[in-house]
Amino acid sequence: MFALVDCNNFYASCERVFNPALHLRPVVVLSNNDGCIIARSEEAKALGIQMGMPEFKCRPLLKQHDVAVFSSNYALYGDMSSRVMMTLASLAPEIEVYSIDEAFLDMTSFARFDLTKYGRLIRRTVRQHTGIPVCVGMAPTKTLAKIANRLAKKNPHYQGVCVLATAEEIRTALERTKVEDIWGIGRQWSKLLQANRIESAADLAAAPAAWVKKHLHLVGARIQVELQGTSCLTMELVRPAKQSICTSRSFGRSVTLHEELQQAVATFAARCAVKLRKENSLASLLTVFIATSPFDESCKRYWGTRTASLPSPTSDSMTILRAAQTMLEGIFRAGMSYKKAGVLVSGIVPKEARSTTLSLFAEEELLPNERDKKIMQVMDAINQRYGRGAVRLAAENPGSWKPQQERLSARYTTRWDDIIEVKG
DNA sequence: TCTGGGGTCCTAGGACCC
DNA sequence: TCTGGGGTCCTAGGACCC
Repeated sequence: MFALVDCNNFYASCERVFNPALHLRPVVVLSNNDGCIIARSEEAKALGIQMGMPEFKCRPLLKQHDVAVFSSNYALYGDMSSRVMMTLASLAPEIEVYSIDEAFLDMTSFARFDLTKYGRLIRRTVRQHTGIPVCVGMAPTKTLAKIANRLAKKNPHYQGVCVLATAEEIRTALERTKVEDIWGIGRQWSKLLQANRIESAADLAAAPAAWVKKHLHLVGARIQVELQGTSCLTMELVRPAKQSICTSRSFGRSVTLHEELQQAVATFAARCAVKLRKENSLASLLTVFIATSPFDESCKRYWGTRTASLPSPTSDSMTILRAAQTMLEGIFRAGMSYKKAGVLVSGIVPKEARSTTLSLFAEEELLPNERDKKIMQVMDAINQRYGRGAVRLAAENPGSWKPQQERLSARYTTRWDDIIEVKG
């Protein structure tokens, strides 16, 4: 038995925890550049505000209904997430943190208990410890637990907890679920399925396996088996190391100057290096990309990207930054109006494996640059203590390309300064 | 005027090996 | 006109997730 615990309207709920005046008031949270709506409270959903809608397109609606609008505050959401996960970890023998606002719990050993009651206990406890409302779905497979969770969210009579245990309960749940609402079935596959008269989860469960395998491949076949009640997705207790790490941003305004692009790319490259070190990993490939706006019809479109291998796997900020700067020269075109840039590191290996992947030619690797390593350690330690950006490489520059974040709330749980500011 | 960011897995096809 | 069998590795593209 699996439980899926999913926070309700997570980002909007985080804003509410520290701002009681928002109770019952519609709340939305915007994407990184204050561009799109990425989270909505129930009241905001009821107003017809769509997920992913550009903010400027629904500005009149937001104003008319006095919607509380926030820039996304990842310091706050990340910290609130770990509080929720810590609470959940105390309520089940095993937990898989699936995303910032969801976790699977292993309920196998609870089989003899009243699962609905236990689900209510989970809800109450998370609410009491963190202030975040959650819904709980339980079923014999992860895919069915997702469906159970969705039913718990949509139908108030479940009071936030839906358990699918008997064949009968599962059957009716599948009949009430449309294919596009199944975990793992996206837009393209929904279209294909509907065109073939497979409209509900029950239809998909009953479809010929060979047809599913042919059109939806292995992934689809797995979903079908899970819908039929046979578990083939297991609990993943330890998060595997990342295979790629990307840092990219849309700019707060158009960037035309080479120098500003350099600053942005340097900043993203250094961020990637920090993330790599946090993962205890080294990267062997580096990709840099710069892009114009895909929406602006009046400007010439351009998407420049380049990938190169690093001389040897590294997580050194200075090495990665220098390489990224060189690659930028190769893709920069003067006279373009850039709207976005990014740096991606891949070909990732664990730090311990480095000795086995020495390059044949780089002599200096035989005497690793201990000084640079120390510098990175000290920088990470200072930034850990005094906040990101306390010390940085000179080329990293928070220039005028910085994304807009005009409606940022306080980092209530991670920064003393922010709380004092609130008090004042 | 204003449109997010960060990931994964799978498949097919090409280049290459013996 | 005919031209094997069995592999690996890499990349691009397409699908999906939150």
